[in-house]
Amino acid sequence: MAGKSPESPVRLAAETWESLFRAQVAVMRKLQSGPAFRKIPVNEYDVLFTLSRCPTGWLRLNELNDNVLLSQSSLSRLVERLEKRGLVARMPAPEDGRGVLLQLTDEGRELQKEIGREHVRDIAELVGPALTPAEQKELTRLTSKLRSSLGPRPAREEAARQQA
Amino acid sequence: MAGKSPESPVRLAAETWESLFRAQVAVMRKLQSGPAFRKIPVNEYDVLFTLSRCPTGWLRLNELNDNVLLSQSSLSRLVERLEKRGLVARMPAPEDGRGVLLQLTDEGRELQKEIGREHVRDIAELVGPALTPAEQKELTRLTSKLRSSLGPRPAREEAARQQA
DNA sequence: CGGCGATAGATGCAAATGCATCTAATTAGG
DNA sequence: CCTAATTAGATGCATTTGCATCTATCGCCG
Repeated sequence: MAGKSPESPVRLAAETWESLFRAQVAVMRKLQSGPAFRKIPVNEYDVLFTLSRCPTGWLRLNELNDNVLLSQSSLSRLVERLEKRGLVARMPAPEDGRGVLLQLTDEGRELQKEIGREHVRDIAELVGPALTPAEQKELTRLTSKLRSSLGPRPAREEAARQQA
Repeated sequence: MAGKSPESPVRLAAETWESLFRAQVAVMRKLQSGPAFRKIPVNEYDVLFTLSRCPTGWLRLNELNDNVLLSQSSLSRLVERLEKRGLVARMPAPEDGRGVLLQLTDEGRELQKEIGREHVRDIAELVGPALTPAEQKELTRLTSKLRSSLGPRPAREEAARQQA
C-alpha cells in the first residue's frame, strides 16, 4: 500500500471546518458580550464597518449582502433601521434604477469609529495572547485563501470596480 | 514580500479575526443554501450534531449552550422544538435538580446521520479544493489553539468573580 | 438548621429574521 | 419595438430570537 492515510480527505475537510466554526463561535461569543456591543448589535455594526471600508464610500445593498450572514429581506430591514437612526444614508443607484446605494452619515462614521476602537481592543485581548504573530499571519493567509477560493467573484464585467 | 510595514500587534489581531470571520461567513453561506439544510435549520442541526458527539449520550443544556451561538432562552426553546419533533429526549439531571439532560432519540440520531453525510460532503467540496491537506491541518491546529486559549474551562469558582 | 447569593432553566413580550411574494427596472430575444 | 425572463429591493406574515424576569435548586457560611 503506497499511501498512508489515517484520515480521508473528506474527513480532514470536515474536521477543518468544524474547528474553524467552533473557534469563530467562541470568539464571537466573547466579543458580543463585551461592552462594545451594548449600543448596537453585531450585525448592525458589521454593516457600518463594511461601509466604512468601502473605498468610494457608496455600496450597493446586494454587495453588502455578501458580507453579512443575513437574508436579503433581513438586511433590507436592518438598513432601514440604520437609516431611521441616522447612521446611514440611501440614494438610488445612478446606473440602475432598481438599485440602492448606501453610505455612512457623519454620525454613522463616528459611531463606527467609536465602537471599532473598543472592538479592536477586545479582539487584540482575545487573539493576541492566543497565537504568536507568525501564527496570526498564517491564520490570516489560510482563511483568506479559503475565502477567495470560494467566491471567485461572480465575474461580471462591471464587477471590476467594486472593492479593493 | 519584504517586511517593510511594521504592523502593530493590535492591528494584526484585528486583521486575523476579520479574515477568520469573513471566511466563516462565506463558507456558512454556501453550506446553508445547500440541499442538506432544507429539512432543518443549521442551528438545530448543530445541536443534534453536538449531541451525537457526546460520549455519554447525555448532555446538559448549559454545556450545549457553549457550543452554539444562541442565548440561553433561545436554546431552551430550540430544544423544546426538537423535543416536540421527537428528535431529542429530556430528563431531569440526577445530581442536580435544576439541570436538564438531553440525548438524541433514535429518530434524531438517524436524521443527524443523514444530514451529516450530506453536510460533510458539501464541506469537502468547499474546503478540499481550497486548501492543501497540509494547510487544512495547519488551519485546524491554529483554530483549535485559538479556541482552547479562549475558554480554558470557565472554572466555576473563578467565573463568579469576573462578573461585576 | 436557616438564610442568601448564585446558577439552571423557563416564560412573557417586543424585536428581528426568513420565506414567499410583490413591484419596478434591466436585459434578452424575436 | 415589444414581450418574456431576470435581478434589486420592499413587504406581509409566521417563526425565531433576545432581554428581562421568574421559579426552583444548589452551595456556602454563620
